[in-house]
Amino acid sequence: MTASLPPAQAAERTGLTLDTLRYYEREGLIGPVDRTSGGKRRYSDDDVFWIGLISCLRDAGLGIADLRQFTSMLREGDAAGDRVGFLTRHRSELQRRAAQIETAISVLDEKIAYYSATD
Amino acid sequence: MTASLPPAQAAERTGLTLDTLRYYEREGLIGPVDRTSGGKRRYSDDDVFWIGLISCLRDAGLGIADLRQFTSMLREGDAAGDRVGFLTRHRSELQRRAAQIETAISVLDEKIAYYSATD
DNA sequence: GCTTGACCTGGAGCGCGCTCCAGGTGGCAG
DNA sequence: CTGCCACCTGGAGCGCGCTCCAGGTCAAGC
Repeated sequence: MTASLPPAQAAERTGLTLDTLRYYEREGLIGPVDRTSGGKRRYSDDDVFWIGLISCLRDAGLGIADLRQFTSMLREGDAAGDRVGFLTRHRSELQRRAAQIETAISVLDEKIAYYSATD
Repeated sequence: MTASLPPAQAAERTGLTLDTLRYYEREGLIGPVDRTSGGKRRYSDDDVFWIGLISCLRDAGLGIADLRQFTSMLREGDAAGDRVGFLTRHRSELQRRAAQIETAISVLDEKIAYYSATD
């Protein structure tokens, strides 16, 4: 039962809006989605899964251009450049950000401790 | 020797540009900076320290409006609203983000493992 | 006094990532 | 056939966070 969803349902499952789905497709983050004979999109399970990945990476702060590259590198199954290098670079970028957030959390913790005592 | 830095040095120490420093001041993330009789800014040690905090929270992804509120709440020494609540809310927001980044990192790790094996 | 360079202001411009809109088509229910 | 609603397209608009610019002032060095 490999489903094939109309746009509204794809939007619901992925948590993105119709506009965002179309935008991502235009920008090449999502491979061209199949169409019915009438020209309407039908999202395959694979599409939905891929959108999940993209959306997860997007939430982590990767930019559209990065994700386009991610998509094209992982989709062109072959002579793609240094995929592992590419992925590894982004991994460390994300770690850097996680560390920044940790620092910020400890700043907040300090303030919280201060005001918890005095308020 | 409490220093009082001209803009260029404040920029250098904080890692922000002159434009950004002025922008933050206009937006109220930084209290009004002292001026010389001639109208030029002089950043105090306190200013620089505060800018460090702001910049750290900014790097973690907090928005300008949040930081303005942060500034005004922590500066108005008194009848400020629920400071601890405010700080705690932002703390959990940051934790949510850190978690999203962790998720994304594990997605990347999976891909890295896959392509490390096949490339 | 003159030059020079750091600084000032207000406001325009920009890149990103959507988001919205107008005007039109597909296809099912009645 | 007629509504109607989901969907289509291309393009404009928007909020955010800067960034850049024009035109002017201050003050140190010559």
